[in-house]
Amino acid sequence: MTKIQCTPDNKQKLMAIQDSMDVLSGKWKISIISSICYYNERRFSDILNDVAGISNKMLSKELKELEMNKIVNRTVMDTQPITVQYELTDHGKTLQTIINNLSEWGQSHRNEIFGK
Amino acid sequence: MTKIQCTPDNKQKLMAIQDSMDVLSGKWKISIISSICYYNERRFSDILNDVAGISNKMLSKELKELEMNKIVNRTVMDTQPITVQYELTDHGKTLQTIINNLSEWGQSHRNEIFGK
DNA sequence: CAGTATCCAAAGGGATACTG
DNA sequence: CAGTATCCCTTTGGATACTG
Repeated sequence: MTKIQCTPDNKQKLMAIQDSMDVLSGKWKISIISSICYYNERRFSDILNDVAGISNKMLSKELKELEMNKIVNRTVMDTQPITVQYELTDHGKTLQTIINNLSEWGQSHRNEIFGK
Repeated sequence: MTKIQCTPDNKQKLMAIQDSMDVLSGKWKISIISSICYYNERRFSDILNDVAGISNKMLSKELKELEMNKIVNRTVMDTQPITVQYELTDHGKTLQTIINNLSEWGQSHRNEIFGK
């Protein structure tokens, strides 16, 4: 069997991994990001519908954190009543690779656990 | 600006992403996986030292979950007193790509938030 | 519409002590 | 050494109601 490649600077990498997980590991974060990504821009109430089971309180809190981390942009639209658009920042869009990898791994994991 | 690539089957992908996150998003999971990966095989008390701040209760619980998900193998060594070796399964090793991506993204994220 | 505020039950998780 | 068991405080997050 091939020995897994583990370079000596893994401990520094570990910190970076934790930084990523701090941003992404919330219960709904990835779902919210994917919802916005899917529609390119998305309103609060629409995300509320996209993400099954989330409450407005949670969505509000998670969006705030994503905004602080510069993953999403929040834009108040001048409508009556007001609506709010969310979209991914350029930085947020760099998550695409990870999202795709997580998606692929999730499928192979499902096969591994439940048999193919 | 380039329009982000979002294929119509994103909703199915979303489920797979959630499957991944269910396995990986625990507070210490990635750190534990990385610790075992770094040393190729690792004993309970060593991981306890590697992962700063974790308690034996949490480590025990997280390792059990990782074992259930076939990410790690647990081997009781015939020593006195007994020791227990943990190592990544072949399936666990397929997480390498994601771990590397998370590490890279975490660094670029740090630059994004705190300036480079 | 897009949140905020409050209440409260359930889960998370640290500290400590104990066991084979 | 490798856990388990218990105590108990803290955090999480759903339900509901309210505001600009």
